[in-house]
Amino acid sequence: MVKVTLMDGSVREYAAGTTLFEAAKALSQKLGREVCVALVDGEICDLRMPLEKDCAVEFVTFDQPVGKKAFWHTCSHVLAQAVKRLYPQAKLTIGPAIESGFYYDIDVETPFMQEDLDKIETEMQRIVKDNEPIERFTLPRAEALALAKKMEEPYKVILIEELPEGEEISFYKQGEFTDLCAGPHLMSTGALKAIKLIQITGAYWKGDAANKMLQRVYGIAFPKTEQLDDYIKLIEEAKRRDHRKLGRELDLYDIYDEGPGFPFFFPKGMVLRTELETFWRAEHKKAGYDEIRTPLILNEELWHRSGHWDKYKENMYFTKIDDENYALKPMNCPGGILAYKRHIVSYRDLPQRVAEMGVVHRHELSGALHGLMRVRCFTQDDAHIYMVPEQIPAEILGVIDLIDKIYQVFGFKYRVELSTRPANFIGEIETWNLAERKLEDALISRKIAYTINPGDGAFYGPKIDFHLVDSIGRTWQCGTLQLDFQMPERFDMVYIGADGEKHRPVMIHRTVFGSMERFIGILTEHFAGAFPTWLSPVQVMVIPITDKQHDYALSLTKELSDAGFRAECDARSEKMGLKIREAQLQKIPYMLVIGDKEIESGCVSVRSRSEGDLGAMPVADFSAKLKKEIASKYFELK
RNA sequence: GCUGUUGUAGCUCAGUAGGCAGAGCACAUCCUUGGUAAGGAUGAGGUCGUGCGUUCGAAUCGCAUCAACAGCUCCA
Repeated sequence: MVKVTLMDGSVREYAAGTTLFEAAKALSQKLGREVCVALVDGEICDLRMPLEKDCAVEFVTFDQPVGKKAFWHTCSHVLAQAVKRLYPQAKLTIGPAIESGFYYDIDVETPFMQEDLDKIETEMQRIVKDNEPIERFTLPRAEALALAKKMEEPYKVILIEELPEGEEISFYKQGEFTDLCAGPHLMSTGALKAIKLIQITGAYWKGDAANKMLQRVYGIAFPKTEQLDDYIKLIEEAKRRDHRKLGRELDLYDIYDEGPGFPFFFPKGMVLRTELETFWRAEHKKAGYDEIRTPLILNEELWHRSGHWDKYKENMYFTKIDDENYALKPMNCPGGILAYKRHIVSYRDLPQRVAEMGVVHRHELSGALHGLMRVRCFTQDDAHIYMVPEQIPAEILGVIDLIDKIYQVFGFKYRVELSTRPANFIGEIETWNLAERKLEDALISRKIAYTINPGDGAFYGPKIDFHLVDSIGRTWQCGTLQLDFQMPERFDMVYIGADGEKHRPVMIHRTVFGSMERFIGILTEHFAGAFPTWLSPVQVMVIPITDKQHDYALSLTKELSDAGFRAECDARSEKMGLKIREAQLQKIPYMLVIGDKEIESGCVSVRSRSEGDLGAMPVADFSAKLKKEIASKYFELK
């Protein structure tokens, strides 16, 4: 007998060899939901695994991330099976479950069209209907290779060859279809009730642009059709939040054919930018930063010295002035370093925290451009911190804390990645290891959950990246913190120590917003255009009911503007209903309706975006309310 | 940059057996002065992304090019 401890702490006994599925079945009434896979002593297992020794078991349903993965991974196999039935010549590569849904990369002669997708989907539904049981079996490496060769799946052969020697290799089989796979999977294909193939795109084999481009079919699936309908609704809702759409509708910003990747900001968009900058300056002043500004164009020779010529030339724009070669800066650091070197610096002056709203130009690949999120000219809220080595830990923590504090003002959740030494690094490996350790120590001491992104550091140093999430779940790197021992070396930066000798400082490159453009894009989607009052381009719309109240409304608007609020008056000869509708669509926080009643009483009828109709109140009370609201979101941090 | 899709009025989109370019919103003028999400009438606005080609004739077919969208790659 085997003793099994369940999640609720209860212990049950089963005959050795009983499968997890049989155990789950016995418990199914208690669980009340269909089980996808199980966690046995923390390891994800198929339900077909037999119980062999005492263990702790947690049955996982589709509602849990692990359950979703197993469910969707089974979908990948069904997709592959359907493709092989319809296109026997197709060669399979890999097909994992992803954040939401699944895909399979397939090598086919002619790219799939929408009609192919429909056909594949129909075939998948047939496989689901047949409710094929899924079997797992393992083979020694040599036999696994022979099987893959027999199946004429060259990519699978490569995948098996890359697996470590000596281990048994697992396969999963459903009906006539067998695939190399580590699992876990569902017991059978029947549970995949609602499947939808979303789209078809190209993707490189092994993610390398030098390799062959494969066809990637994306799909999503749920145990119930209602869940699929909800998912589709969610995606449509998210598209309504797209910052490119809202940027036009709210008259904030746009990008035209005449300047791909070079955004225009209109007056209302500039209000956002300016407010963000004002906030940013206030926070940086408190955190002990000074601010500088360095040139957009600098001599090409500087970029040779910095290493950008060697490592970053492809992304740079060049120009010629009086027969001399110049470059538009893709980064702010070399300019900042020149500013550092204008004095002999004493250790007493360190750390120096020097911020710069730096406008940079980068020649991004045309296919990478994406609204404000990925552009070719952007303003980094950059800063460089120069310090003596002993100051590294405290300065890293200072930056992490500042970023956290600022993100919290907007209510952002974020993900943290530690990006390590890339292939094209400069400097010594030991220095890199030291820098990576310093960054990791800081994350650990702040108990911040992070993932490691190997090889993704800047060419001059490892970095901590802060990722924010857009409306459809894509994440964008915004804040970054890079620890750099290389640039100080290259630029022969020094400070004079207590011993009177020259020493090498260390530097941190960092941003909080990342870029004003990307941050504004994220912000637009995060708030769906309904920015908090302190950021709203128009905070108050004054709406006179008829032309008779225009003069009064205009003077009230001026009064509010003079008090420092962004107030506008809709003095068109339109019906009030229309003015309210439009103010609502523009997501303006407050509407003040002015009719004869209001003029007589000296009150305003207030309609709030978030609180609805607030009724009549004296103008002074409204001003006080607005002032308090703006202050609570922003100035409380001072 | 790669794969696929798309490009018609400021915006959202109709418009093929190739035969005189359409709608709604927005805009202008006039009427309407209305109490919490669209009052009415009239009008103006486009060489159909660009170029070349096929054709008696091209928004429509072909080629090239530019841009956008989705994904890959890359990145703040």
